[in-house]
Amino acid sequence: MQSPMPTLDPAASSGLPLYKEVKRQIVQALSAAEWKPGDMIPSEKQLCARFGVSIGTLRKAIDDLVAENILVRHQGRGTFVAVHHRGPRLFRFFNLVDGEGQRTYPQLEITGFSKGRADKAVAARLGLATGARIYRIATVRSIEGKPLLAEDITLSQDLFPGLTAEKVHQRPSTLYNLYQVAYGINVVRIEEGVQAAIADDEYARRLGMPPGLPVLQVRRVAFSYNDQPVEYRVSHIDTRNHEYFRAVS
Amino acid sequence: MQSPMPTLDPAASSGLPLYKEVKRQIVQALSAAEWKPGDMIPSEKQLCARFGVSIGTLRKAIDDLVAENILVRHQGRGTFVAVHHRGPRLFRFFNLVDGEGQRTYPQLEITGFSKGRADKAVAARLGLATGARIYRIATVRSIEGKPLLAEDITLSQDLFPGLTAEKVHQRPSTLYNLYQVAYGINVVRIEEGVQAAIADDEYARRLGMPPGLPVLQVRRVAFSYNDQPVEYRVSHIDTRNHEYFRAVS
DNA sequence: CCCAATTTGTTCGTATGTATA
DNA sequence: TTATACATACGAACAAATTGG
Repeated sequence: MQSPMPTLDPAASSGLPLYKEVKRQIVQALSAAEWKPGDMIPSEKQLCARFGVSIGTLRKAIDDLVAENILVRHQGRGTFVAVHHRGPRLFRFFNLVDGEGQRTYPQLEITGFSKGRADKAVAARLGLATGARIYRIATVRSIEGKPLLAEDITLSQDLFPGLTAEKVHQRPSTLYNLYQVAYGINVVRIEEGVQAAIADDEYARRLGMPPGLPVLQVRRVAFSYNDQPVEYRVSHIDTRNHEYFRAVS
Repeated sequence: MQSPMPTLDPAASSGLPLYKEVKRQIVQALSAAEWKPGDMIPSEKQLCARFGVSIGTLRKAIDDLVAENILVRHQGRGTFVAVHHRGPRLFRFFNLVDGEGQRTYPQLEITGFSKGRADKAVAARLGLATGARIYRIATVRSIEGKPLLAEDITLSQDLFPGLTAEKVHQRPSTLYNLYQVAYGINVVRIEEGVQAAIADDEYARRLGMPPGLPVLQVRRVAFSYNDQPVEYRVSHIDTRNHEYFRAVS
């Protein structure tokens, strides 16, 4: 159970400041699933011993990871790997707000699953070679039975080997949760571009709205640790009764 | 030039941790325009003396304010008040689809200025009473001569006394810069809701596009220090050649 | 061009307080 | 109550970047 790694060598290691090297090694441990989302990581004292650094240096590394929403600290309890997409956090990346500013939580329905190959645009977004094997998943999210959002998701078959329509349908929780528990892939960050579009016949059908109405078109890339892209998702959103929200500082 | 204030009293002041009390006082000094955006604030040593705290406590306070994008530190130079929304920063989240092109800032044209009273919705967004006196400013932003974005801005007359069409037209820099230099109001944070809409005749005209095409409709509230709302802005954006961008972690 | 002063960045720790189990 | 864990506050010593003489 104990790591044989004794201490870090500040000079030889990488030229990075010690605390950044500690950060790097913690993120590496997270990538290797040594600790999973929700787990408590070792105490500061133990980590100091493991990395051979002072408490101040370790705390600086942890501070950064907390600021990046990768770890969470609780006084008196310990430090934990951040859990994304649970409960109200489910829509941390998808803040739909109704007219009264209340946050709402759509239901997810899987409407399609197939295998294929990445075209040039998708490959670029996911960091794959053109023609790489991919999955395509189509979904519809609804609120109170009313379709609101149609998604077309692309995943690399290499990153998610053996994924099937059954697994997607029978997932116990969210898709991101499936990525985590079945493949150890944690989504910690996204980037999106937003445009306005007209609902064509297909999206109008999927969204249960008349064709020709305006919809939001969101292209999203989801990233895991170390900025690795893991999912590409194009969403079409009916914003007649909800709006997309964000805060920026 | 010297502040007569000697030290903080950790017990008597507020029950807050010392470093948060230091933060509060720094933000207060910023609100009072003791230091303006772009200014260098006193060195750590001087601030330690001013607040009567240790270097570690002061640095923790500064760390927080840097993380909140309120201050910026430069090794060897000093610590500075962050400058928001200057040049391309205003469009930090507005990417050109065809690549960089960051060199062509959107040009701002003022197309309307009037006085009026806040309706219920606007009053709520700006924290005003319904019927409070307000200004309305209409603008169009263009890139390379092509209109891209039409804005309708609402400001409180109380917050911006004596604002005139002349001052708005003859501003030396951006609108946010005008808020800062003429009224000491610094925009440090925004919240936005995004919806899709159809360009009606008015917006089609202002955007130089055929009516009936989809546009993004963005409702933005801009905040100063201490979460005070200072501006409400509704934008209509032609996204045929550009997309709205954001990153979330 | 180099040097010295200034300023922040990094690393090291100690002592004490607060929250939790 | 006790032990553990993180939070706060203190400060020393040296490194790195910048500026001005």
